[in-house]
Amino acid sequence: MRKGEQTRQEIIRKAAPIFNQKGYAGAALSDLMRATGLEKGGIYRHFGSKQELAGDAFDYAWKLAMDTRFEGTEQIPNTVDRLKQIVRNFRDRRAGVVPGGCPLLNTAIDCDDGNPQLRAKARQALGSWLDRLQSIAEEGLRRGEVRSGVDSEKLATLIASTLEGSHMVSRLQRKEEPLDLACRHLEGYLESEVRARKSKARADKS
Amino acid sequence: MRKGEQTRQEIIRKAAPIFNQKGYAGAALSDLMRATGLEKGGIYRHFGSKQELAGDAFDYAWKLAMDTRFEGTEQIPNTVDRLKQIVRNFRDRRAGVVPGGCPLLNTAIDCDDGNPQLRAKARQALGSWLDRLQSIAEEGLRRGEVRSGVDSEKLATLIASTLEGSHMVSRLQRKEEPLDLACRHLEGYLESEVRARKSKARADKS
DNA sequence: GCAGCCTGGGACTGGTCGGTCTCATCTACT
DNA sequence: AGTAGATGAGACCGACCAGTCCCAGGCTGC
Repeated sequence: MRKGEQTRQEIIRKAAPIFNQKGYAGAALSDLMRATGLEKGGIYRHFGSKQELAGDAFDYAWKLAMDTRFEGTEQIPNTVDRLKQIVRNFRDRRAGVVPGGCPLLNTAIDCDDGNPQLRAKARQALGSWLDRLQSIAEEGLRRGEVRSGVDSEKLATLIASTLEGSHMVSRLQRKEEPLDLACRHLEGYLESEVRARKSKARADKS
Repeated sequence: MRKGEQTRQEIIRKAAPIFNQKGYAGAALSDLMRATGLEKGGIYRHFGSKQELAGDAFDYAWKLAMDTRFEGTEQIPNTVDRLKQIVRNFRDRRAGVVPGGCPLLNTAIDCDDGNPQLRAKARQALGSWLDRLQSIAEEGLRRGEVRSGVDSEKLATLIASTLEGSHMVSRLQRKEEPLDLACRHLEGYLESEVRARKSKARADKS
């Protein structure tokens, strides 16, 4: 049972970029055969259907993306600084991640009409990302690092939306500026509208 | 030559939602045949290839989207108010537009890897949108309605990116909040960071 | 080190793909 | 009204699609 599982993982690893770049319909079994170096039977030995493989490939790609986006942020003490680093990670740490851009964005658009299974996975992936951002914001609220009155759920949604949108624009234009611009915008927003005002807080108690 | 052109337009009209919802690879000729009520030969009489039809369908869908997004904004005198209305239009006026979400977003993601012709069209569509937003901002700068120092190109990119990203999130979650949230965020940004400060300007000359 | 299961090859299936071609019919101009 | 060109139907094409199956050979637990 060891060799089989090993091959299975290898297929997922090789298939993920294909699905991420070409989409579900666009990724043909022949593409996956070429990428994995296996014949059709070798692939279908480990997966019940193309759907199942696509699902596993998405999970793999998304896990990689999430790990990269949160890499090195856990130990940042201040929660607002942590959010800023997550935003910067989105922009800067794209090496090593599955090629083809954000798997969430790709899968969401690809499956929005039709393919409900894969769509559910994308939805759940977005949920997990938002939850993680939101819980950081909530920690900040509890600790007084985030201004009271900030809605953590809305903040998470705004960050994710802005990053994904500018990511699309950057990829279409094949230049970094739009994504960089969105990052700076979010950083500015986090500083001016989210971070608790220390000096002001004392002055305000009048 | 009249009847033919009429049929051609009808094919484009019926094909646009199919391509917008299913993507290029996902939209089969058989889908287009069902939607148009024509046989294969009837379709290929008017288009040299599926590519050509997809291109024309995208142009049609994008024109419709642009018209809707700028509808009723031309006559708004103040340029910042005009930009705010464009943002609101993106959120509110989605009836009558080609089903399946933003054609630019769909096509950009669908064609990002492979299909360079369609990708070029998406790129050009984004350009036309950004140009239109940018020229409004520039008009605002000339008229002193937009704060000097605002970069009109960056502003246009930020607006488009934020709207597209939140649009994706809204569609994936099937709820209006993310898009509405992004709109409010942009409106707030336009008011606080873009609109020229009238009263402050006088105070500042000290 | 052997037996038996796990693994992967590759031929094969029925169906669908995008695209072509011919021909009957319909349209529109004279 | 006649006719020539425009139009659309639908059979047909080879390629390719996702998926199945069986068998040979390699791996693993005994």
